[in-house]
Amino acid sequence: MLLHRDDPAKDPLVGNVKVTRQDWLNAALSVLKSGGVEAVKVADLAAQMHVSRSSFYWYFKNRTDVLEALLAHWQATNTAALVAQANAPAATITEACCNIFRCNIDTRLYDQKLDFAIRDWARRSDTVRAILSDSDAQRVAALTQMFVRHGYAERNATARARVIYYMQMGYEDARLGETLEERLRLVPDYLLSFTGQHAFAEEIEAFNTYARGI
Amino acid sequence: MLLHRDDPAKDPLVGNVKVTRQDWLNAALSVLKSGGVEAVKVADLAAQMHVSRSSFYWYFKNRTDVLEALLAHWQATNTAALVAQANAPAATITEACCNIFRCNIDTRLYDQKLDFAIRDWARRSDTVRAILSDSDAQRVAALTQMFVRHGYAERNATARARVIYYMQMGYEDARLGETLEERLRLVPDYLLSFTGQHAFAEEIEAFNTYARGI
DNA sequence: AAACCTCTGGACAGGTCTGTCCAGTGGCCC
DNA sequence: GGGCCACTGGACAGACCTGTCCAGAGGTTT
Repeated sequence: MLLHRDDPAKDPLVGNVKVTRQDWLNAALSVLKSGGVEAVKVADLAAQMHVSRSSFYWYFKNRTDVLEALLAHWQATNTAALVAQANAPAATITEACCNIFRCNIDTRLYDQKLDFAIRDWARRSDTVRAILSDSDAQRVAALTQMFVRHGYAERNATARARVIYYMQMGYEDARLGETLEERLRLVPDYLLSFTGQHAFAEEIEAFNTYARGI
Repeated sequence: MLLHRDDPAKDPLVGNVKVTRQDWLNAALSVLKSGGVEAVKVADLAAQMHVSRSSFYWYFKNRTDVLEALLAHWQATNTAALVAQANAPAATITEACCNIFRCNIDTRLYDQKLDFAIRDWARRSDTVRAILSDSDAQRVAALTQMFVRHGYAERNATARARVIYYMQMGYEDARLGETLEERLRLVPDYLLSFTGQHAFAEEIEAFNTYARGI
């Protein structure tokens, strides 16, 4: 966690200022991702940044306030990213699925850890659950359309969209701790299951190259 | 939550006894399933049973003690149940998968809610995570063998075992709120994706009958 | 009926976290 | 250079939870 005051690229802070609102947001986001909502504690964030809790209450109304900001941040980024990958041009359905897989291995494209933190939060909050269900529906709809574009019947496309989406979800949740190569080895088999088609060797190769290049 | 003292089928309690150790376990289990580990609070359980917290500390060393008992209960039941379904006799791979599906719709067979609660707990405890990973591995191994028995190559069987296992996991986690009929409608498509084979109409019919009979 | 044994109630101390209050602190502006 | 303004430190009250202590409340045993 690089604070504003420690970042030479940023404007120096003036007056008695030690941390910015953005510093609090970054710290809270980081804790949310690593330890879940319950772990986002004003006292802990303050200690981590070596600043008193008063500073927090200057920038935010209360703890709920910062959590809402994090939720808004998630809403504005992750679903859009996944939908973009689903809509990316692809010659075959297997290539299209590889575009989706990119989200699962490339943190620049899609913040998987944040997604899990939100999902975790949704288990204890009905309002968050409602927002998440909404996002899930949008994502599955985009995936369904992806299969439809490649000639799958509507009902079958729905089933396949769910299989690919929910499988990746459960898979990440299990934290298998595989190496990248172990994971890549099974990609052709996953593709066969998800699409019912064998992928072209070039598609697999292209995906492997992309994956190894991160 | 039926307490021992309120259950006419059970022996009446003697002396100054109001609740049993089992009552505390049941109450804790129920809260664990509905609200997660963090929600298992001695004070709340006591209030719910209209008894003081001292009773709890008579039966248990401390809060950790009861949580360990719940974890042991889960270990002794759920994995065995899923493995049994994976090993159940089946003429075809699609029928075998239907046997697995039974776990997801029949609470008598397999306590899905408890499984999720444990999974949730594992996100905040490394020791629980280790135990869960171990169980997951056993389950996926049983599913892999199920595919191998029906003629799938080892590597492909592994991929398919993971797809069916993790997909069901993510699916339940999303809490779609579908009706049983909506869910059953997609079963043939899920089976096709999971196995690469079309299921026989009789198999689907048999599964539907079972599902509607719960 | 007295001693005993199992379990319970209520009081207490201690830890953790939240949110509020207010006196400062240090740069900026008139 | 005096007032202003944005932000911070430290103290405080209060909510909530855990675990301990001990006097008792009922039955059971002798």
